[in-house]
Amino acid sequence: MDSYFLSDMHEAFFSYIRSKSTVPLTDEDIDLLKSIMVSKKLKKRQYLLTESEICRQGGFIVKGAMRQYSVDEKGDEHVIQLLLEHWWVGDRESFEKETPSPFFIDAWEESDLILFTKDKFDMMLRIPAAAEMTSNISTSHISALHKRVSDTMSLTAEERYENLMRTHPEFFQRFPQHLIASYLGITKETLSRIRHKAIKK
Amino acid sequence: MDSYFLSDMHEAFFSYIRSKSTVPLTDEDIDLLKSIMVSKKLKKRQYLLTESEICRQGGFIVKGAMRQYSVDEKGDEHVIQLLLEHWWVGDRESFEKETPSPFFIDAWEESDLILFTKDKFDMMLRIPAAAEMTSNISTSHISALHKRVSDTMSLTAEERYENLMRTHPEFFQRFPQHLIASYLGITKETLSRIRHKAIKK
DNA sequence: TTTTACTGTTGACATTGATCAACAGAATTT
DNA sequence: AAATTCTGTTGATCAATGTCAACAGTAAAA
Repeated sequence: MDSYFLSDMHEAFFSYIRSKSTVPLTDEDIDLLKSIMVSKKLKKRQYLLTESEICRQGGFIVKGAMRQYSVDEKGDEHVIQLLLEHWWVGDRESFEKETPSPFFIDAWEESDLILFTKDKFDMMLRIPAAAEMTSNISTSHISALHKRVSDTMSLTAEERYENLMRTHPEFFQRFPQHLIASYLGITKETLSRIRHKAIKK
Repeated sequence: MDSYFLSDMHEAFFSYIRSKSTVPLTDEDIDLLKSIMVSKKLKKRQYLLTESEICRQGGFIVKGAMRQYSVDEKGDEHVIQLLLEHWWVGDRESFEKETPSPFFIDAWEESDLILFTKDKFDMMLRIPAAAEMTSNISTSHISALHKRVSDTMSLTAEERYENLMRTHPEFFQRFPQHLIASYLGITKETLSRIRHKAIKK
């Protein structure tokens, strides 16, 4: 399917909330959500956020593939996150504190998003199911980051590659190797060699 | 000061909450807090949490120094976090989801803590100032972890050392070098050599 | 259609940081 | 006081990964 109808996008988001909380969504909740949800389509390479900008919009990816990266003083890009459908996208610190972000976020494939400004997001948090979802997401996010920190420090490039193949094989279908290499913290040449070795096995 | 009186510990925690939120603490809030706060002193090397255990207590460090680490299959320890006074300690995922933790957490110096069980913590969250504090802490924690991931991947050991010297010089007073090395994701020998070079400069 | 950008591969070589081993002073335990 | 553990240092060597360069196929743009 190439693109979503608005109603499908809404429905996708509602089921996501339901899947991430134990509290049901009431009809009033759904009405409130419908009134504050804004959908947006990003073309390939279109930016959701650029460095030094304040992240005014945070959102949910209904469909598509995106990346979040930073650029260091030497001009090298470092991929912080690769994002697919049903992930949240945005720089949370910049969004909440309204401070300039150090990140770029752009669409790698054409993407359908549901976006919230901070005001709208805060309105959403009054819905118990959404509040529970948000807290659960923070918890998982923090523990995923802890795991990533400890993996990056204690595993070899090859072990990290094998981890990623196990946990996110879909990345290899959706993103080119040089982005995945950067996400893994290695060069594209090293990733190419690791894959070569892995195929032989 | 070697140890805190209960009232000092309470006061330290109240000022912390005030510093992390815009909503004031009412007298009723303070009464509620006093009724649910439990203080505990840990001796050096005493564990707050061990691997495969569920983290039943999360807490605030009033005074002391602690570390959180994991042990891999080879038996090597990997320091995930070094913690000093006014930090939160605990494995958030294990605490919230009541699942076994992969981490050990112990006191490196004798430490005074204020601890909450999950029930008590949820009661505390009904206080608006505490809820705001918690959300702010999550946000900062996530962005600090993002930064650590990207630093670990893109900086050399020496640059990471210099970063740490800039951001947490106190670690070098409170923890031995082999723990700091592990926290930086390098061996103690490499850290020793980096410091040697740095002194010459 | 031609040209240019993007993606992935391979080789040669350089560098970073790990590993292993020995050692020494300080702190802690017996 | 003696023994043991903890902490930090240094040297020699090695393995993992980065860097630089060349190349090729494919996709995208002109």
